[in-house]
This record gives sequence, structure tokens and C-alpha cells, in this order.
Amino acid sequence: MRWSQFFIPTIKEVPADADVISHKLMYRAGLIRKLVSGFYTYLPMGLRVLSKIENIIRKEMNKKGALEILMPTLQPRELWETSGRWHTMGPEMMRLKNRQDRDFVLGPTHEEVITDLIAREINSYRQLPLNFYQIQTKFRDEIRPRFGVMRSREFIMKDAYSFDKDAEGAKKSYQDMVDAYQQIFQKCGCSALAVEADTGIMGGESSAEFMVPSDTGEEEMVCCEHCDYAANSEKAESHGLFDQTGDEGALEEVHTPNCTSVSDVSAFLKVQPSCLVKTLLYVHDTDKKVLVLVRGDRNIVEMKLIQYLHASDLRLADEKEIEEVFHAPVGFVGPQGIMGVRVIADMSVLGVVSGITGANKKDYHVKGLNLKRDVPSFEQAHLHQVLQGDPCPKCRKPLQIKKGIEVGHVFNLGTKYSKALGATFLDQAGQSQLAIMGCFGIGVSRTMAAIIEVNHDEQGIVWPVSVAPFEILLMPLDSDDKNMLKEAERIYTSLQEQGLQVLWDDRDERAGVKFKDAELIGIPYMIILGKKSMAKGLGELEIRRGHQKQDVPLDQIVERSRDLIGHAYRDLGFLDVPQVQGAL
RNA sequence: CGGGGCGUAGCGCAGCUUGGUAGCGCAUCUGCUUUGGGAGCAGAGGGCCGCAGGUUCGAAUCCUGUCGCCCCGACCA
Repeated sequence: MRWSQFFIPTIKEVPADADVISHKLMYRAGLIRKLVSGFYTYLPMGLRVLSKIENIIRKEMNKKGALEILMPTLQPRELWETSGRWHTMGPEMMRLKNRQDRDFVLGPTHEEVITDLIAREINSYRQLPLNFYQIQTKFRDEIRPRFGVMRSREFIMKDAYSFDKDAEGAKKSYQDMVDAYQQIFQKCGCSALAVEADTGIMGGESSAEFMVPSDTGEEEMVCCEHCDYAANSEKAESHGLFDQTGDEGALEEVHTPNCTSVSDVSAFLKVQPSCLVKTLLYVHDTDKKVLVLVRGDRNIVEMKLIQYLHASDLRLADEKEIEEVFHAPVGFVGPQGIMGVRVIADMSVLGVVSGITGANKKDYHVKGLNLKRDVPSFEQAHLHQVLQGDPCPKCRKPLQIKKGIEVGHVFNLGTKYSKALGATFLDQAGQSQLAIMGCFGIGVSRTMAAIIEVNHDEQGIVWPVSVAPFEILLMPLDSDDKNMLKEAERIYTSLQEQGLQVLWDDRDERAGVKFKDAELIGIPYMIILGKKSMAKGLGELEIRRGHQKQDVPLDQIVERSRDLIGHAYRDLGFLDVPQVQGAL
């Protein structure tokens, strides 16, 4: 491709609304432009990158036997009523009506559609297993789109859905996808970590997220440096810590005027916050009350509580509700002597034999709380937030907390959707069975941003070859020099004949402009032709990453480039240089 | 949903406090010079100052409303 005939609108200045590096660089390098908040146009350079990521995904999916399909973006309300998600999804799902006043949703995901399809098409165990995938535009009306293409309202996603006849098959399908995902992200140049995760709105049994470690990530994960434990912080656990010591004693009221918070009480009584037991009253599924106990210096993760309760909604009780249960005002409540309310104790308070908590009386707390003695019956669960340094649940070594970008998510769905939508088949014994499902997503557009987050420097993007819009940039510096142009033309044709994707900067620009643009757009390899070295029969071959340069005789430069690029592909885990496909 | 900030030329901004009909840098166009790290000189084009009302002889500027964009936060007894 000749630069002058392509469209690469680079800009020097950063638009005021770009905040993170990938967003700034995508804008400046002419990959994307914004339409409105959360909606972006991919310009030719951006689209090439996207297509490359998609092709890497296709190849790995196909290797595992998944079959590509394409489902509608618009889906009828009825399907979502059937699965129950018309009501549980909330306002992030975009809904609209057609002229007959019929409700539709702009698909945020496709479990309903695919399961409906399978329910109609599959009758026998002989047809299973199946794994269908698509690469398609999804819509989620995010509260706050941000970081450019990283969290947008319209985005491109690869979603795959597996259907198995038994648990063993489902397990294999799941593992196949995990393996494929590792391959995909490695080949895209943004190796991802698989971490245990919450199933969220998808429902189902278990799930793992694929995270690219990066400080701009929105997700927090907990990982162990010593073993392979890694989990999303909404799911992470720590080893049963906090065996609280202290002398057992009788319950004793203490006067704590106006001390309504943990910090007030611990300061007033001159004890560590960890000596307190926080008593939280939650309301879930509209009117069910549950009392949660957690150590004073810890917070609970509401997501964990929702999971534990299988609740569809959850909120803290208001002052009135608290008064009704404890007959005491907010800030002075405790679990002792409370009857008729379900009590859940977090692991952090299980060992408490002399804790401090509210006395259920205004301006008073109690000392000497012994959980097992003073609370008639309680359940135990892991609800607290894991902090840096907490012991690993597997090996007890200190845990680390890191930020990451969620680029993929795999779910073991079980039979939630097959049951709701009637995806059954007859087994060998002629019995009707529910298909066991898995669903597997990759945020394609987000992956593009993640790749840039981990592959850039001061000057601009440093694309991994596998996803670079072009593999090599040909840069003759003097556009008036006939000889140089002739040589450039020769190299250009020759590179193309080698099957390489080459961008030829044929613009009549000064060298400085060309160099700056080249660094910005980040093509991984560059051939530079200058007057002086050409006179000696030499050209320069430069590697964008690290700016290593070498002089190479002109008659060898194409071959050397091809070798370098071949090595680069192999380093990323490819067996060979992929063939050019489609528009590329 | 709450809080904060911002809408002035394609992009980045100044001007607004103290009303008088708009300016700077980059980009664009023309010409000459320049040509291995975002060139120099000379000239040119381009803005209903987000939109709608109001105050005023007069509004980018003051007031009200509205739309859009960005950032932060999201309850812990």
C-alpha cells in the first residue's frame, strides 16, 4: 500500500477527552474517531488491526472445532422473557420498539438466540457436542463509557457457545476454550492471565476471566506469586485468617457516646479496628433480611454475598429497617440476642471470643462478644475483601493485588439456558436430556486497546507483527531522487512478492515528519533509504521496538526483512508467517 | 444516581471577573527557499462563540433553561 493513497490521519495534539495511553495513541495514529460517547468509527488502519485480531481468533477457534455463524443483532423480547433476563438485565440492555410497537433488544450477548436455535435443531445426542461462535457487534448502554474503545457502548465481541451431552464433555469444551484463549492472547502479543471469576449476569456454575495485567485495567485481581492461584477480587478468597486471640470474658456494656463508626469506637476505646465486629443488615430479593458480620477493619464484597444468597438484588437496610430489627439506632447494633433473622458470619470473625460490637442501645457498645456463645446460630461464608498481603488460600504465602484489563471471559453455564429455552435431546437410552452449555467471550475491540497498553513507548505504538496494520514500512527519505524512487519501487514489489504486507511512505514530506509518523503508527519493521547509504549500496533495516538499526546491502534487504518477520511470528507462537487473508 | 469541570476555526487553547460585534498556536491552501528527525519567509481561506430564551441601545461575556462531552464518587452500622 502506498501511504499517499491510503488514509492515515495522524495528529500531533492529543484530543482533550482522551485519558489513557491506548486511547490517545489510537486517536493520534489515525486508527479510530469518535462519533458520540461510547461509539467509535474504525478508520482503515484500525480496521486492519481489528481484522487481524479476528483472524487470529478464527484460526484458534476453528482448530478446536468451533464453527462460525452470524446471529442477528436485534432480538425479540419474548426470548428474553423466556430466559427471565428481560427483567434481570437492567438498563444496560438497550431496548427499542418497531413500528408495530413490538419490543426488541439490541443484543448485549446471545445465549437466548443460540439456545433457541439449538432447541429447534438438535434432537439427538449424535449431533453433540457443538460449539458455535460469531464475531459481532454488541451493545451495552454503559453508565459511563470511558477509556475510548476499552469501555464503549458498542463494541466487537467474539462469543462462542458450546453444547454438550454430559458433564465430562462440557468440561472438555471448557478446557478447549481456555487453551484456545491462551493461544489467542499470546499470538496477539498481550499474554493474559486466567483468573477465577464471578459469573455475574450470565449465571451458571463457574467462570474464569482472562486478564492482561496493566495499570489502566479496570478490574482488580488477586494473585499468588508462589503458586498458580489467581482470582478476580470479587471472587478472591484468602486462607482462614484472623484467629483472634484474647481472653474470653462476659459481655459487658461500655458507654460510647456518639461513636457510630468503627473508627469512632476504636479511637474512643483505644483498640485496633480489628477488635470490632461490624454488624451489617442487608435486604435482598425485595424484603428478605440478612445480618452479616465482618471484622471491623474489613469490608465485605457485595458480589460475594449476592452469590452466596443467590439473590437477584441486594441493598443495605435503611435506618427504619434497622430500628425494627435491633430496636436501636444505626451505629449501635450487634448480633447478640437477635432472633428471627438469618445471620452470616464472615471468616474474619469466626474466631472471635472477645469482640466489640454495638449493644443494641443508643450510645453503648459491648465488649467480650463471643460469637459461638452469644449468637445462637449462624452460617459462615467468605465475604470479606482480600487485601494485599493476605495469605493465599492454596499455599498461604502473601497475596498480591494487581490491576488488569479483562479481555476474555469463559463460563460454565450448566443447564440454565437449555432448561429455560428447552434445548433437549434424546440420549442413548432414549431419555430426554438438557444440553450442558458453556459460553466464551473475547472483547475484540478491547483487546486492541489492551495490546497497545502493553506495546507502546514514548514515541507511539509498537505493534506486535501479528496484529500490526502492516508488517513493514518502506521509507525512502528523498522523494526527488529518481534512483531512490526506482529502488524503493523495486523493494516494494519484491516485498509484496514475498507475501509481506508493506506500507510505502511515498509522501513528499521531510524526513522528520516521516520518522515521527512512523514511530507513532508503530509498524514493527522499517526499511529506510537515504542518499548517503544508498551511494554505498546500503539500506537501513530498523526494528521499531528498541529502535535497533542495521545497515544491509540493498540486494539482501528484502530477504533479511522476511527472515526477521518470520522470527517475530515464531516468537509469538506461530508456526509460520500467516497467509494474507481477505482485505488484508 | 450524586459531585465537579468543560463546550469559542479541523485540533489544542486565550478572551468572559469589569458587556462595545473575536484572537493565538498547530493544521489547511498559494508562492519562493529548504530537504536524515514534526523547516523558513511571504501571503490567503476558515468561527451565528453548543442550542433556546431573557436582561440590555448593544451579549462569547450577565441571567435562566436545555443538549452534549470529560473526570471523580457510588452506600460499611
